[in-house]
Amino acid sequence: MPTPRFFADKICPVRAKRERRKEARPGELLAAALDLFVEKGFAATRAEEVAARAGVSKGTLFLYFPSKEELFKAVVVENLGGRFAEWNDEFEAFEGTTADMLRYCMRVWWERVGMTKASGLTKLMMSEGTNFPELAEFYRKEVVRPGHSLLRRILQRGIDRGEFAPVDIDHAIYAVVAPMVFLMLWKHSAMVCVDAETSLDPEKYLATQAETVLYGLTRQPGAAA
Amino acid sequence: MPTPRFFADKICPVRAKRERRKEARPGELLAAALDLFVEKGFAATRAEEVAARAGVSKGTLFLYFPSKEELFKAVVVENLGGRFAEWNDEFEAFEGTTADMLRYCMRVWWERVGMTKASGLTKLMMSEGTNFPELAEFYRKEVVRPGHSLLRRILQRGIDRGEFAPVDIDHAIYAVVAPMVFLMLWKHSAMVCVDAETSLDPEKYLATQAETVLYGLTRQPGAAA
Amino acid sequence: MPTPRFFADKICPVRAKRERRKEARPGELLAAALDLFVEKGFAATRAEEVAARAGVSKGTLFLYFPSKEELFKAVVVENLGGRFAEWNDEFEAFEGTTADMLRYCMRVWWERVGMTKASGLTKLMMSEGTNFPELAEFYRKEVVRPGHSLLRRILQRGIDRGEFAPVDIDHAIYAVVAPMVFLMLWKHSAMVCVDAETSLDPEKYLATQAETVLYGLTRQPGAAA
Amino acid sequence: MPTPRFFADKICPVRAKRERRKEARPGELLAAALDLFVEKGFAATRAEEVAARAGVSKGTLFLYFPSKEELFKAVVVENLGGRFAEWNDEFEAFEGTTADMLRYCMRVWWERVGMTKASGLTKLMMSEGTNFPELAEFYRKEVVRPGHSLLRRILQRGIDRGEFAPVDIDHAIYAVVAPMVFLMLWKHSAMVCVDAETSLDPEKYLATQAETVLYGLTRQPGAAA
DNA sequence: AATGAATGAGCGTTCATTCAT
DNA sequence: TATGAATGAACGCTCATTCAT
Repeated sequence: MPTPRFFADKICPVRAKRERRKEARPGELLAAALDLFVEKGFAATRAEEVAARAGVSKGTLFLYFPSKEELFKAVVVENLGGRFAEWNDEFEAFEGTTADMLRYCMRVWWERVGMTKASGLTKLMMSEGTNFPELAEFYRKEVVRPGHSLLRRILQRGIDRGEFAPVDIDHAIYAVVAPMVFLMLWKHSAMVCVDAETSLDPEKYLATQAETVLYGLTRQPGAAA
Repeated sequence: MPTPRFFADKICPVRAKRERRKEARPGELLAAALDLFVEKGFAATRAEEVAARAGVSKGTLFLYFPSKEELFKAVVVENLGGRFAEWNDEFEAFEGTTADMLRYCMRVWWERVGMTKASGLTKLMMSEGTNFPELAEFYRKEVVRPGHSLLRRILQRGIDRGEFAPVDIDHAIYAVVAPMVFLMLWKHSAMVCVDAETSLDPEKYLATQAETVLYGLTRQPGAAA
Repeated sequence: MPTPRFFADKICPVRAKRERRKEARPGELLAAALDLFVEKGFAATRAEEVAARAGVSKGTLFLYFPSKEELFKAVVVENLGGRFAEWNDEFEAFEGTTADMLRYCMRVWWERVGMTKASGLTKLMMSEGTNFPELAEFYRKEVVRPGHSLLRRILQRGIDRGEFAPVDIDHAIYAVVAPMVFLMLWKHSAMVCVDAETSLDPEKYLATQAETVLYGLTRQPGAAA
Repeated sequence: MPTPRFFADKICPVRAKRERRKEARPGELLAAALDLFVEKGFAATRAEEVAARAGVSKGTLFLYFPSKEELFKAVVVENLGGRFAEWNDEFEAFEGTTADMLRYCMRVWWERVGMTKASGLTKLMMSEGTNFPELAEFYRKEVVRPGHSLLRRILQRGIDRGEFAPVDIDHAIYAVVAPMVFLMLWKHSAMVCVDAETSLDPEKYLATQAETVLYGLTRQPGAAA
């Protein structure tokens, strides 16, 4: 029996192609922009090149994003800023020890951000942030502060439960963030070390750093004396 | 025995004065360029601004350096590449243990490079290297390879003397370089961590990393089992 | 005898509704275009904005008018050029003195054109005519020449009837037109005089100017001596 | 006897040409800009065309004026705004009757502004002022307000001396300004009247209007009843 | 008939580099 | 040697117009 799909198959592909295109455009542009921003940096990426890589003309890019800066912000939200809601939920739902939570946190960060192109955005902000203050502020608001906030809540949970010593939380945040930042920079710097890839096992490195941090967090500050 | 310098000092005082001034110009330009390159990056630094900071006109800059790229290369040679001769000599003259040599090496690197503006050049190359392949290659030739070469000779000395285990030298080089690179990136990235300065004691960090590396180098590979 | 309209009204109510809507579209577009052209000028008015104000999409605008220039021409015909037929008929039907005809002419011009948005079109042509020669020529053909022609016939009637002295008609036309043009410019120029509106009573001004012109027309040229 | 000029003639022309050029550039650019702004309006005048008419390249224009808007402002100051100081001085120095002062004022205005290209700037502001609010405000501050201010002082002098009736000065200002504005618009509008030039004698028109205004100013307001 | 996504020529502005002085 | 006026290629962004649906 002929299903409606049979008929639809005849007509829809045409429309479907168009409509899918329309809805896919922003995504394609964001993907192309992510690629190029990570590859060349913000200033050196030309709007026309982003459009070309997404398979559209220069004008089309500005149909979806009013300026290159807004395009960049959208890339940041798409790949980093917009995902904290989900990550915060994971935090709320986590039921294990806080040490495990921190290990899990650093591991999935690597899988979802660190090893992906998205990590290039952080390196980009470190390189060009001073040249584009508005982007820097946006990045701080959308990524840095939520990230610090999440870590702060994790650490606070550990302290509240008596799992961690009552350390200086701000300082501890840096201890956690530092290896992540280092990995992002390392990964995107094929300059100093020709085979940066092979010379460092990121997951092992991260695991080691996690244990180091946890060692410092769990040790009773008074007990050392 | 009269050196050629004695003779030159006598008959060309006028010329000497002139040449000193003439020779001072490039130095002022190089200093201004270093400042600005480190502050804003290569692409974002305008030639005119370099000239202005050096107190000369835009044309004068191009009188001494035929292009912005050549200016950058000169900055690299002045601050990094040109100093390996001296560092190599220090290596040859060093008489202590190789472990001390490595400790010394990392410490003075921090004093002479890491904590100075020159470290910004490395971060710059990591950020913009892909956009300026010729500069990247130059940097590799003038800085990366000599640096690796020096470390390689140090490590080889340790192995040859039986102080170090016969490790994979390339891998060991990265183990030494990594913390240095990390410090340079950290220092020049005011983005993720608002107070990068206060959250990490570079010298302590470096000393710790040195001991970690040395621990791996001195441990008998077979003895671990 | 049944007219075609009778037939059409009966069997095509659906079509009629459709056609009325279809026929209403250009009118809405013309109204929106008039508003915006008068407000911002020809070049500064964006096609998309006209469409948006008429409640249709950009594409629809170009369905009815093949270009922005043609749209403008249609606006000119709708508001100025297409009305001369009626005005000429009024002239033919007028039965009073030619002086009264001229007074009437200037008064109703103010009511029907001068005080309406349509007067902005004249100001627009004065401002942008040199940038759009084809529009300028069109405006001359559709508005200026018919207007001058009508005035010429009025003046000729006065002379033929012995009501006016046999003046130089071209010169007299300018005498009549000048105050009208002045009022249009004045009305649409909020720049020099902040309260252009309140500082001049257009109808009184026009009446005065009419009398001045008529005084010149009726006075026997020889009698002045 | 050979004068120094003989020698100078050999060397200076080269330098002179250069230096004269440098100093002449802004003037040449302002002249070209005035021409084109008056001819085509602000928006329709392309920066490159201004440069070309001044005999320089596009980049050179921006060496002297940081933006097209600033170029326009400079044109306004050069041709209108910057001359009020001199005009104010003439007012202070004038020793005749205030009626003569007003007549003189309108006459020299025509010679120095009205009949020159500068009058096109006023027409331009009337046409495009709403599209460029910052330019409009600048023009108001630099031209409209000083102009009104000067007229206000003239009228006040007449009233203070008992030459004029104590009229509403704001209203009187418009009565004086209106014919000037009209002439500027008329002059730059070759649209409605093909031969605007020949159809109106500006000086005679202005003189007539001056007398009309003066008639209103000198008539005792109470005496009319 | 109506849509609106897509195009691409065009403009304002920047900046490394040149060269006459 | 030193200057700085001049250049022109390049980029971000706009908008009238087209066309597949």
